[in-house]
Amino acid sequence: MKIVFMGTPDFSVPTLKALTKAEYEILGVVTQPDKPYGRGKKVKYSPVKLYAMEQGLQVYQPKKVREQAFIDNLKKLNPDIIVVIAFGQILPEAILQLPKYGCINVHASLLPKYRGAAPIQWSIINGETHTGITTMHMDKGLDTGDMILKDKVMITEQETAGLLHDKLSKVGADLLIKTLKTIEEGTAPREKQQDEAATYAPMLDKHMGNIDWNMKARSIEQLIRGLNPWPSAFTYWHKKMIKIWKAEVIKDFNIMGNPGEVVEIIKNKGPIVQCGENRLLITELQLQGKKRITADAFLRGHSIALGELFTSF
RNA sequence: CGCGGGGUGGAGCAGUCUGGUAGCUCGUCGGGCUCAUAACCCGAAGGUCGGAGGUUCAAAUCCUUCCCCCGCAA
Repeated sequence: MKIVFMGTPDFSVPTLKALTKAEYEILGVVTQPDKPYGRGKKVKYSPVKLYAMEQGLQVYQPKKVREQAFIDNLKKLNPDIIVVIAFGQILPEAILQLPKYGCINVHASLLPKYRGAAPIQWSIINGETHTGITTMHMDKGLDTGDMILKDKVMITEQETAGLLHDKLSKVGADLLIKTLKTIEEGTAPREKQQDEAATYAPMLDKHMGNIDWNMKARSIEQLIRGLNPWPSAFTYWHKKMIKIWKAEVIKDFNIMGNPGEVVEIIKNKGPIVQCGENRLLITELQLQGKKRITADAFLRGHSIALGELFTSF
C-alpha cells in the first residue's frame, strides 16, 4: 500500500510515526507552508515537517493543494491511498478521487458529532463524558464522509484539551493502522453519517476565552479545561489580564455579591469567585507577562481583597 | 530586526526612575502557648540581587553585551 500523508500539527505526528513504524511505503508528506511563527516572527517548520525530515521522507508544502502543479505531482506519485489528519486545507474533488482507495481522514470525535476544526476542545467545553476518534472516507463536505472505524475515549473530570489531544492523537494513530488493514483486506465497514445528528465544533478564537462570570460555575470550569493550553480562559483584574488555568466548582446556590466578585479567600488555596450559579475556587493562574503559578503562590506576592472584581475587560 | 513584561534566600512579590549596610507575605529549622492546630507568640538559618564587562569612593539600582522565562500579535 503506497501512501501519501497529509498533516500539519502535533496531532498528526503519532499517526505518521505509526505509518513509518508499520513500514508502509510513504511516497510523500504534505504539510502547510512554513510561516513566521512565535515570538520574534521566526520561520518555523510544522511538527509534521520536522518528523518527516528526520525520517528522510519527501516533503511537499503547496500553498494551495488545488494548484494544478501540485495535483499533477500527486498523480505522478500515484498513491494507493491518501491519509489526511489535521492538515489544514480543503482537498478538491480532483485529489479526493485520485487514489485507488480514495482519501481517508482521522477525525477527533465520534462522528457525526463535533464535525469541524476543534472537536477536542468543544467536547470538553460542552461537558461531554466521552468522545473518540472516527476514521472516514473523505468527501466534498466538511467531515461528512462515510465512516469506517471508531474508538471511544472517556473524558475525565480533570481532562484538559491538551491531555485529551495527546490521548486522542495516539488513539487516532492506532485506529488508522487498523483502518488501513481492513481496507487492505477488503473488510472495511462503511457507514453513512446521520446528518440530522451532526453538530459542529468551529475553530476556536481568543475571545472565547474571556470569562463571563454570569455563566454557571460549571460551564466556566469546563471552558477553562477546554481552552487549556490554547487559547486559554482569562479574565481581568486591576486592568491586567489573568489567565485562569485551573479552578474548582464550589457548590453554594446562595448568591454573595456580584458575578465576578471575590467573595472568599481560602488560605493556602485561592480566591473564590461568585458566578451566575455556584462559585469557582481559582487554584492556578497566570498574570500577564508572568509564569503560570498556583493561586496559593500568587496570594503570597499579591493581595486580593474581598469584594474585588474580576471583569471581562 | 513585529510590540511588551520579567529573571532579587525554597515559593510569590517590593526595592531599580531619585546609586549608599537587601525588605514583605509565606515556607523551613528551633523554642513557647494550647486539649489541639494548617492558628498565635519568640528566635534562627538561608541571597555572588540571571551571566560577563564597564562607570563610580560606592551598583540589585546607571551604561554595554549575552543567556533564560512569559504576555500580545502572527
